[in-house]
Amino acid sequence: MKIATWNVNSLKVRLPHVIDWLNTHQPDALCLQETKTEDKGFPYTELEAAGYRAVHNGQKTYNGVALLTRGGAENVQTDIPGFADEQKRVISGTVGGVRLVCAYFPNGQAVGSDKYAYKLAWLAALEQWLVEEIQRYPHLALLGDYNIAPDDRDVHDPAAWRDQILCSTPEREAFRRLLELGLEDAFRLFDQPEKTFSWWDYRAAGFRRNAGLRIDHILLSAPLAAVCTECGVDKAPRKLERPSDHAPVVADLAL
DNA sequence: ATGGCTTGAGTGTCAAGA
Repeated sequence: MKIATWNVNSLKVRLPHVIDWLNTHQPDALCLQETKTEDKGFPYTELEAAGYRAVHNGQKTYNGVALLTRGGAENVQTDIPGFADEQKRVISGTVGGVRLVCAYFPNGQAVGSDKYAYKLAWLAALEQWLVEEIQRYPHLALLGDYNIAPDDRDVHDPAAWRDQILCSTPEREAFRRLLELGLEDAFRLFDQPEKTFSWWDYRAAGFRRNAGLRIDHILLSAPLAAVCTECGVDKAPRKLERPSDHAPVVADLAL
């Protein structure tokens, strides 16, 4: 079973890249973030023509998450239950006995800002919800744009980013607490090339200089981590014309 | 040089991203 996550930064703009990527890699599930569209503008038909059923939790202009699967997802749920939020950041569903949680974590803008406070509150709500969700679904994967670089290894210039947004200690502690729920960072189950990132700034030739961060992740519950055979970042779509600023992260499970 | 690009909104220029 192949699962993947990709922040597409507008599905409308990136649809050709997404369809090409699905055709090439044939994942069992692809989680999308920043679709930036309401459900009524969502390209269900085009994706079905490519062999994928989609469920979407969308809104105008910002955010929006979707779960693409071959045969459709079961028990689909949107948002974090009990957490009042206008922003559409979470969609979950079950595929082949695996509970997939697709999440677009808040960016936080700047440490100490109102958006940062929202990010930390959102992270606390996610953690609280996942405690129960992992009990309910022992085979659980949390995929998405976490907007957290968990370690200095995940940062092109750790000194410049120290205590900055995406790298601050409270954010990294929140990531650590997700691991303490029994989840494992699929990427770190394997030897990886140095300076592997999943996002590069559009500005200042970020991709060319590999000035990036690893902020897109796949966390696996213990039974899934035990059968994970491979995980990595696919940089190829970042090299295309008019790319998303994020690259897909892919994991293979022997299921 | 707290900029640089890209997107959506909407038609001038700004918010937001990370």
